[in-house]
Amino acid sequence: MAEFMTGLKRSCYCGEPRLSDAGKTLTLCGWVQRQRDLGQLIFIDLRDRSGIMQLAFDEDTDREVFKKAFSCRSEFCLAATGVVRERTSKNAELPTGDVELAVKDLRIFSKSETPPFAIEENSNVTKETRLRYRYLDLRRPDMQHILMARHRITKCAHDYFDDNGFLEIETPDLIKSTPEGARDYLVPSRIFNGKFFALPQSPQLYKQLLMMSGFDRYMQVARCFRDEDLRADRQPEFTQIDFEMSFVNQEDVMAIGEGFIKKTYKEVCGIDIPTPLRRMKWQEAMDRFGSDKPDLRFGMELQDVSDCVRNTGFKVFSGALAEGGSVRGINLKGKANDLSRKEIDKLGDWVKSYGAKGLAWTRLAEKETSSYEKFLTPEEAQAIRAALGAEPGDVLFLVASDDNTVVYASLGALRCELGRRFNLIDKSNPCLLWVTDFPMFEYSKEEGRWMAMHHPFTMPNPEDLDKLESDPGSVRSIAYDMVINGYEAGGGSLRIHDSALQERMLEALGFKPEDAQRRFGFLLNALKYGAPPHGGMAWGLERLVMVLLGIDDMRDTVAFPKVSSSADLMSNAPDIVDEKQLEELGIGVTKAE
RNA sequence: GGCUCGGUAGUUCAGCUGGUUAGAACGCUAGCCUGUCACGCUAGAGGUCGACGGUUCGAUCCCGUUCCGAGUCGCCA
Repeated sequence: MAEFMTGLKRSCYCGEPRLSDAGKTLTLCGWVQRQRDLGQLIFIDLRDRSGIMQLAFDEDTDREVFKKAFSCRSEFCLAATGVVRERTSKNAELPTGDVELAVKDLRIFSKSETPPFAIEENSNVTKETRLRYRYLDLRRPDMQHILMARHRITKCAHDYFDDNGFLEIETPDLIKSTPEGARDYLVPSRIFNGKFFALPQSPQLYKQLLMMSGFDRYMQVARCFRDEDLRADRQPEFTQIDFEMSFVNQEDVMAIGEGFIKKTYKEVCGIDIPTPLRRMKWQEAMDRFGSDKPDLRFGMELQDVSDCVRNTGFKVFSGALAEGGSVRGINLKGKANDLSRKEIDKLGDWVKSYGAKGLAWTRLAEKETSSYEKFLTPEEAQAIRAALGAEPGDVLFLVASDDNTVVYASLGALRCELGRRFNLIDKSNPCLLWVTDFPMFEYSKEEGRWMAMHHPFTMPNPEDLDKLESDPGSVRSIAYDMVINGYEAGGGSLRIHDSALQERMLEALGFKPEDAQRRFGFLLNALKYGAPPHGGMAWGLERLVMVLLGIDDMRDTVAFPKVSSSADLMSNAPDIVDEKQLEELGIGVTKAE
């Protein structure tokens, strides 16, 4: 029979009592971490989100209460009223370890079935089982700490932006689908059968409209949705800390962004982040690290060795160069004896997933071996070694491709993989930087046209405006990403505030004027009524939690996350719905599984 | 959509070359125990080997299909 709170009032959290509280009568509420029955003496560790307090039942305990304590099992939900007393044998592991509660009265609110896994830090259990019983998983102290830290971060955001004159304004979640970029989650309309809302991928257009409405400093902790495949660092629904401001240049936005991250690191991690943050142009990041989100906590930079083999007879290299590509390499210093031929071959297969045709290598062990030097002249081979600063004991890796994006992607990924594998990453200090001067466009082979790298509302660099139509590939944008430890933690841009330029941009992206009007007409029209120069940025909240706490699985930063198929294992969503619901929506399912 | 890995007790896993009564640890149940705190001791219960089909005298094991999970490439303005 369940018992109730009637007449009871919780005195404090379980983790709070100290020796100075000895003699006080307290009522504590929580869950049974563990019951230890010693015969005529029973201990119960009572847990809540603050910690653990030991309850003691002995010869002085009322017999009925003692019997109740005897019946308690893991995860029973209890209230215990009693007197704080000093322990006869203390536990230095617990903050409350000097005291225990000599229980006078015990209420069992709810019994518990045996939980499928132990509710404790580092519980030995698979992610799948944890997610099926997420409500139990969230009782574990490490999960509780993460969600508390997540709260600290959003609290920092609200405080910081409020202090700087920003207003939080909510933008709608049911919006018009704008299928440029990620796939939208669609929501069918009941009133307009056959028509659909979309869930926002970001509040982008609405926050720009708010700028045009004169709310010159806006922020929002915004829910966003993208119907794309998941990764360990990607969820289909997520939260952005989003802001936008008017009458600003790039530096103004970055200064606000730096202020937020500085405050957050200080309050959540106690770490001082020096500002202004380091800046690096996109091209430099690609050339040196093969990534637009470089992890600067270790070296092993890329080197362009194209010039060493400019006139080579080795077709793999000459072919790549002839087509406008490059040959680049990295040097894994001093690990020649730690990497077997077999492992090198596996890395060769691995880079193929990034589009590389193969991985050329030289291992400078006692006996030097190389996959490519035999095809080069001694001068060419030596020039490559010199360019990579090769010394005995090093391993050199080269990738050649007619497509530079393949060279960057495969070597950039290889650099990070080797950095992880050989523990080259200095985890003692976070490494933050801005990556700036992104290209405005990137060419999509799949679509056969130029696509906006950031989004179609990003301000092109005024210096490159004349190349918008003639040479889109060389147009830079006023866009910037905040990169932390190799993660794209946040990003933003100045936006186009001129309707003519916006229309020109959409045309450059291949939108016919009538298509542009149909999709983005409300924005294009708003731009005609006195739009201020504006810009902003947004952080992925989950990414921030990951980098601030050093978590490698984004699901651990979310209370109720989705698995890689986008399903919720706990609630079994998505699920089929009633015929009647579909009928109202005018929807027929043609391909059910 | 592609590739790779995994699914065996409540949980985490082992299970060799196809023949075993399918095991271990923790957990669970019962009994004993007055200072434990991962309490201890004794005894016990617990399995559709993800599902379906095939090969075979015989399948947890081999093959096929499928479901679920993990990582990753594509994708993610």
